[in-house]
Amino acid sequence: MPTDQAEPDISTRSERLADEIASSVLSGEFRPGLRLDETMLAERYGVSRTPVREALRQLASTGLIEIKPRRGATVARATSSQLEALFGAMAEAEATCARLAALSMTPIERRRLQSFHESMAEFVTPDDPESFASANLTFHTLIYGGAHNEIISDFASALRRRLAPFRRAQFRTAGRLPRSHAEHGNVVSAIMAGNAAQAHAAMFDHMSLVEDSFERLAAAVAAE
Amino acid sequence: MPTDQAEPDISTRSERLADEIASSVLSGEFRPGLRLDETMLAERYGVSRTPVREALRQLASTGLIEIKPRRGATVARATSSQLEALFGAMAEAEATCARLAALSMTPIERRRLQSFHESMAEFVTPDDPESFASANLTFHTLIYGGAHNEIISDFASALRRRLAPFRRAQFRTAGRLPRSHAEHGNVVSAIMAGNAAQAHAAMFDHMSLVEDSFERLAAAVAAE
DNA sequence: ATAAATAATCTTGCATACAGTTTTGCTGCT
DNA sequence: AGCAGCAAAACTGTATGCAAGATTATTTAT
Repeated sequence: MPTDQAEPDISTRSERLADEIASSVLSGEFRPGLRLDETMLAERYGVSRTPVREALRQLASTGLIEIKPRRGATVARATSSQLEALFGAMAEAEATCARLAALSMTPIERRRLQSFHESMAEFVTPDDPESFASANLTFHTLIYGGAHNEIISDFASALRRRLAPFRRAQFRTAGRLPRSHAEHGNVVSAIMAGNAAQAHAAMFDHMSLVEDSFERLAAAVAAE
Repeated sequence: MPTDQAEPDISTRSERLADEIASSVLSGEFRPGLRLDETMLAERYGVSRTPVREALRQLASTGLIEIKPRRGATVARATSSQLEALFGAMAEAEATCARLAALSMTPIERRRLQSFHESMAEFVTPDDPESFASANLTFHTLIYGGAHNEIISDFASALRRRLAPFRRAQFRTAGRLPRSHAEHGNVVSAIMAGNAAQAHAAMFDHMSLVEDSFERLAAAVAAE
């Protein structure tokens, strides 16, 4: 099991706060559009407003929240056209990572990717969306690493994270797991073969599926 | 009475500070590696440390400076492998923008791009690197816009900006302008023809030239 | 004299205080 | 009732103060 690479340093309160607030947003506790009052957050987490402000600024830079001058912070509420751009960007970034991975993964990385992909089969047959979703993140993270370009993989990773709130029920769609796993297989084959163009295309297709399945959910979300 | 300005709001001190500090970094006044002391900056700009801290956090999120907990901020000093990743990422992002532009530019946008490209010829024959560099930014910005995806184009734009300090003398290289203009021409042709793959490839080639010309400079910089 | 240990200084991280806007709630008028 | 205008409350932006970690200078031991 690939371990999470230890984050640099989360020694300061503002960094821990940023983590906690981000979790609350990603978990859905802080819904899009919610006003994030500095004083309220400060009381809630038992600190002063200063580290709260710094945490909010950092989160704003990731796009997870929005800050307007003198008007405070709110959880980012994406319009459908913004979501379209975000999903499009994620597809491009992921596809680019896959292409780079096909070109520059080491033999060891390739082997690990393939065996991890194969191990994911066990979450498909006895339908286990939770475990699959977790493993799915690892799968994509392996490809990020294989791209050997931290700038691009960070971008892709940030987009995946930012879109997480809009993808929650994604793997529960009927028949989703087998199809997703099969598409992963296409990506893996292309990467193993070192076929850059094919890896790009396969990943792009895969991400299009994600976008499609989001769009089906969009109506339900909009109806809230 | 507050006026209704359409301009982006830079009403707070921290935002103005971020702008000013960024300018100082991009202009080369604040060299890579320089320690950015909060108290010093506060005195220099006649404000307290609080807005300085917020400005620094914002700049850190763009990668222009680095902040280590309890250790302060420094102007980002990229290692050669980081620069390689940055240039690689910029090439990918620009190429992706070009591909998207080939697919989704409106006829008006295409016409404007072509005519602007043609107008750049006047800076090539009487060798005028300053004007060409300025027009070059506009040229690429037109393509960013044509991609019709603000997430990706912002990413490309941010990378271009972040790499600016390392590209200063770029257009002074002998014979650089004609070649650059010719490569722009390839990109424009592909976009006008709506040929996505070719637009991608042409832009990627063009950006490789940029990287090569940087690498020739790298040795000189390293020898300092 | 050099290196380790310790003290002094500097700088950041956080808390608190204050000022200026924005928002909210009221009052009186049409 | 509804709305304009004004007053109060709330919140953000900024300044300042203080404590802890980091850095530098100094002292001490070998």
